Amino acid sequence: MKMSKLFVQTLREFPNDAEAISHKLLVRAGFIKKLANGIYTYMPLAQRVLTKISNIVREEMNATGAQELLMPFVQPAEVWQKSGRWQVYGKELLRCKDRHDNDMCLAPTHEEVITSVVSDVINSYKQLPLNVYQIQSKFRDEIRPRFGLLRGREFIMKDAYSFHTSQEDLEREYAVMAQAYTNIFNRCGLETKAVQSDSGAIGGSVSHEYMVLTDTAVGENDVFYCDCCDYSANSNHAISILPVNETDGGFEKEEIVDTPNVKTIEDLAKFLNVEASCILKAVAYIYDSKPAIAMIRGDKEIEETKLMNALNALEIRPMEEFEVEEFLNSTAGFISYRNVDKTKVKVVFDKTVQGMKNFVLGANEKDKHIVGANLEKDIEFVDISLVKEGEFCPVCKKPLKVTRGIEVGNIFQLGTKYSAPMNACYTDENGKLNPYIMGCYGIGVSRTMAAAIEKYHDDFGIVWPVEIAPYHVDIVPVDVNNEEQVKIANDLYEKLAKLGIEVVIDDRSDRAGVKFKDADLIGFPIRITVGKTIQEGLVEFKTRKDGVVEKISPDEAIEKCQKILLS
RNA sequence: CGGGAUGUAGCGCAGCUUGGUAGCGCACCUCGCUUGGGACGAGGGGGUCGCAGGUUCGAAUCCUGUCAUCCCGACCA
Repeated sequence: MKMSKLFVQTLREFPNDAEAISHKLLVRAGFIKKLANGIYTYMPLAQRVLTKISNIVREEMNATGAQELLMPFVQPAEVWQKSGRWQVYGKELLRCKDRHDNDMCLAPTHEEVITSVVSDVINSYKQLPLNVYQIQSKFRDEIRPRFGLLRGREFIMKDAYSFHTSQEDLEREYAVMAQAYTNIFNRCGLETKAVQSDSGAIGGSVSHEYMVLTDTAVGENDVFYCDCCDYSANSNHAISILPVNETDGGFEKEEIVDTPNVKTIEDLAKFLNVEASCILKAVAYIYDSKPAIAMIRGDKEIEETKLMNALNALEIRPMEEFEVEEFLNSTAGFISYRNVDKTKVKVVFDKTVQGMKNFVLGANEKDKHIVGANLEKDIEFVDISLVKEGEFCPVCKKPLKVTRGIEVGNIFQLGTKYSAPMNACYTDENGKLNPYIMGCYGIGVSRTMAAAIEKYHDDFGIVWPVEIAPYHVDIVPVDVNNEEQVKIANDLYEKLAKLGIEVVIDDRSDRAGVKFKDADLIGFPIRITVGKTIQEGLVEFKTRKDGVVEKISPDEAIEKCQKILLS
């Protein structure tokens, strides 16, 4: 490819509206162009990267026996009503109507369609198991798209769906997919960690997320992990062993005390001279338009995804102050679970509350708390607390660490979550109908591209891993008016191209500096400069990754390219 | 959903306070010169100033509304 013909525009400055480095570099190096918030055109350079990632995905998926297909992007409401998700999927599902006024939507995921298709085709246990996948655009109308391709509204995803006759067979396939995912990301040059996670809107029981761990902090997930064993989990799913804290307030009898203007746990602990862990904290929420109170030990915080699951809710938010008065007849800062009508207000107790004695509790009245309170019998405890760094690994009891992660893939064991409501069944050996046992497996292809940049860049631009670089080699003739330089450069270009190496020749009449800056910005793994030293029969060979420069003959340069690109 | 900021040429910005011919840098086109880390000179093309109302003889500028974008927050009592 001639640089002068490449459909790309690099910018001298970073765009003003980008925050994440991958977003800044993708725009500045001319890989993407924004059309609307969270919606981008993939320019030819980006498309080449996406194609390479997709091909790696295809090879590894095909190697497991999975088959590629392609499903509709615009879907009728009907299938979503069948699974029940038309009602429960929030505003992320972009809905619209066709000319006949039928409800339609843009696909955010494809469980419904694939379940429907498979149930038409697969009737017998003899045809199972089955794993099918596609690589395609998805649309999710995110509440806050940001970070360029890391959280766009339209994005490219590989989604696979497997169908089984037993949980054991699903687990076997799950392990196969886990290995395939590790292979895929390794081949993309990305080290990932498979962490336990909540299964979110997709549903199901067991799930893992593949995280690229990064220090650049645009990862939107907190990952807790243990150095001593392989335990790791998303914060929405992590559990821990707490350090031994005092949970006995030491008060001899239960009584109401004045706590004027003491609203926070910290102030209250100081005021009453007790540990925060001896205070029973009440946090009021609205879930699906109904009130709830989450009770948790004073030194711990609520993990809202866990709470959402405990409430079996679709969405939750903390109560406004006026709602505390309205629903709980109480005052923010002094809420007690004891005074609410439990037929109207759902009360959830966190596991950390278990074992608390003689604790401090809101008195449901402004400026008053109860001290020396104790729990009633028959209380059910659920884990709704957020793990903190330094708490201990649930497996090996060593301190947990936390880091940020970019989720590039996930795998779920769905079970019959979709097949049962959609009545998607096969006939077993005994002639009996059973719903398929399902799994699903996603990879964010466009996000993987962005994650690679987050991981591999420097002050000058992108540093692509060879496997997913848009091109391998950039040949720069320094002076395009110098016949010898141009001849050698063209010759190199032809020879490299003939060897199947993906090569760009920067034939633009710009000064060398311009070409070097663009080469670094775009991130070609190898740059071959043909300049003055050609009089001595030498070209300059430079690798983007380590910046090492060598002066070698054109033939040696060709050999070196082969060596680097094949290894 | 709440708060803050910003919308002026493909990109980055000035002009707005104090209303009066819409500017600068980069990019683009022509010519010259230059060619190892984003040169230089001369000339040139490109903008309904986000959109809609209003005030005014006159609005990028003042007022109202609206839309969009970015950032922060979304109550842990």
